[in-house]
Amino acid sequence: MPVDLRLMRYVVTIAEEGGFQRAAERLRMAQPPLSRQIRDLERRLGVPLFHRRPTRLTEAGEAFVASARRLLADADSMIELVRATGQGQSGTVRLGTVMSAAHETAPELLAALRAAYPGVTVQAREAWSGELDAGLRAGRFDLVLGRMIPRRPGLTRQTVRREPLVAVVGTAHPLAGRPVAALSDLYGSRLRLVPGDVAPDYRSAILAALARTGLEFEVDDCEVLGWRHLGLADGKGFALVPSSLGALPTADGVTLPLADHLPAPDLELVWRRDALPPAGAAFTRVAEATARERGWLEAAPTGPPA
Amino acid sequence: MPVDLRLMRYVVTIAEEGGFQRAAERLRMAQPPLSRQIRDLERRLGVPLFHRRPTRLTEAGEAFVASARRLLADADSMIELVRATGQGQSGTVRLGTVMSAAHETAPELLAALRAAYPGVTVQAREAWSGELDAGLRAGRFDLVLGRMIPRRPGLTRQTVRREPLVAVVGTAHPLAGRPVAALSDLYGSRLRLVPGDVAPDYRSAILAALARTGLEFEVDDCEVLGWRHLGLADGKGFALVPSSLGALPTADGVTLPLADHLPAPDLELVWRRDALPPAGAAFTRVAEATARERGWLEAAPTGPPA
DNA sequence: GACCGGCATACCGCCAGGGTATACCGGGAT
DNA sequence: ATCCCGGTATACCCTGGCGGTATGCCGGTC
Repeated sequence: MPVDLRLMRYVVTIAEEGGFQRAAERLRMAQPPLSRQIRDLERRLGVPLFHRRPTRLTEAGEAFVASARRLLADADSMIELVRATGQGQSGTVRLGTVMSAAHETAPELLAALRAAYPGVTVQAREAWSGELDAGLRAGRFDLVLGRMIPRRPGLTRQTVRREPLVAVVGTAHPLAGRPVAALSDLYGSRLRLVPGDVAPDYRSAILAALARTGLEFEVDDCEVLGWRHLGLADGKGFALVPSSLGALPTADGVTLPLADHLPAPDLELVWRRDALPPAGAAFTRVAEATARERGWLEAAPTGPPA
Repeated sequence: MPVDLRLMRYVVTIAEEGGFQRAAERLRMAQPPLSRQIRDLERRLGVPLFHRRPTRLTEAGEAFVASARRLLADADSMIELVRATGQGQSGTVRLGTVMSAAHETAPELLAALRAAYPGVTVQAREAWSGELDAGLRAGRFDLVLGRMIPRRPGLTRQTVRREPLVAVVGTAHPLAGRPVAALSDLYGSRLRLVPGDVAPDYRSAILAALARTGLEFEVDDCEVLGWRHLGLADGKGFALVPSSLGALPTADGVTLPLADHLPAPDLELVWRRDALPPAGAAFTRVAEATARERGWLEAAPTGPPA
């Protein structure tokens, strides 16, 4: 039963060379062992593969060679595929992305990955922080791009982007025309913030940063159907978002760079150290290179362009 | 490079059993060599296939197993196909058939072959004797069904059907209504016969048989666009054909069994002893069985049904 | 019939692959 | 923490299969 690939190579080579001697030369071996292998193979199959003198394939031999050629080619391409998969040049990454990165940062990373590793496919899903964390632990995500993902044992993280917060106000807001604002200018407006059950750590980080400025704001929870739906139409509230998100044009909001250099929580890639597929490792490498190229790791100035 | 089927079986089994120990049991071997084989394989590939403790496939391992399953299945079905081909249960026969057998005998043989060896395909071609002989020598036919094929060294033959000659006359012939005729009744009619350059041995065999009866007939060559086109419409000629062919209904001819038991040349299967594909051998076995079942080998009586 | 090209047979040596014994590692229970 | 235990890795040995060399055998050719 065990007809291994070596024997298939033998038969195919004999067929191609039209004789045992020339085949043996091409196979870098002597002719007698080759003859013996074929004889034993024919015995095991119960079927002659070659006519001898002159050496010609039997009909069964033709069938053998045809199948063997396919098998050998398949075996070769298989080890190529396995190698590529193992080195992250092929395969799949399931990526979870926080909303504030889904519009600018994640697409740039994916484009860079596509350029460097065309064989890798990414299944990206947008989710709020709690689901990112849970999905990571449950194995639904290989890799997560988020802010303030809880630190747990077994999780590895890599900072991808460090950026300041900017303010967003409705077009009806008194400050809507300004090129830049200080936090103190916003005093009296209500701060619209993501609810605590969605991203508790993120929320408390923002509040802590504000507390350090010495200013106190009243806070409204906003519906979190994406960062752009902040309920600012009444002109009385404002939101604080990472600058890359604030840079996106919006229908009902105006972005105000902050004179106070208030850092947003770092955008990080997080993964389970013991469950990162090779393509995921490739992703982290690409992310690191991209972050460096774009200067995402030095906090950018908040002010308006000079 | 040499990743043989044995290693593939190992990896697949470990994946299926979920561990090295159980896999080793199913493979009827000890666990340590299995571990070593996998380790060496992983080294050669440069890629780990399993996470250990607990034993789980890596992404590369998944790719390996998927490909390996296909390859193993293909290898199995391949040896089945080769065996079947070698034993004549599969494959192709190129059959050359003389016209006088193409209408009744050959179809029956093909039906029997189809029943016994459904995997065999037959490429049947109708041809006159000279082309049958030449095609056999040139390797265009594996097997030939004909009459009076020249005996040559290296050719093997097997009689398939032995039958009497019957007369065919035009509907306008004086004997057209008779249930049976003697050769002496036909005296004065012209014998229409296949030309000598088409089937010389067949022609001379007929003439010799007639000579033995003591009667002499005048002979016309007929156009040999098949046996039914004998040019009998004028009511003056007659032809002699094997009874199985005479039994076919025809528009312009009437069959007359002969009271004289005149044997037609035997219908034989002929092949080159050194170039009979396995499926051809199967054909000869089927032909022998069929001939025996139908009683084709005892010369049938010539007279009308009692 | 003598020669020659090419496959088969006989016999030998080596190493890959499998066996046994045992160490190691991680997880769970006490 | 410690011990135990299931499960894998390591170390070492041994055998059988595979390839090597020498030579026989067969068929085709002159």
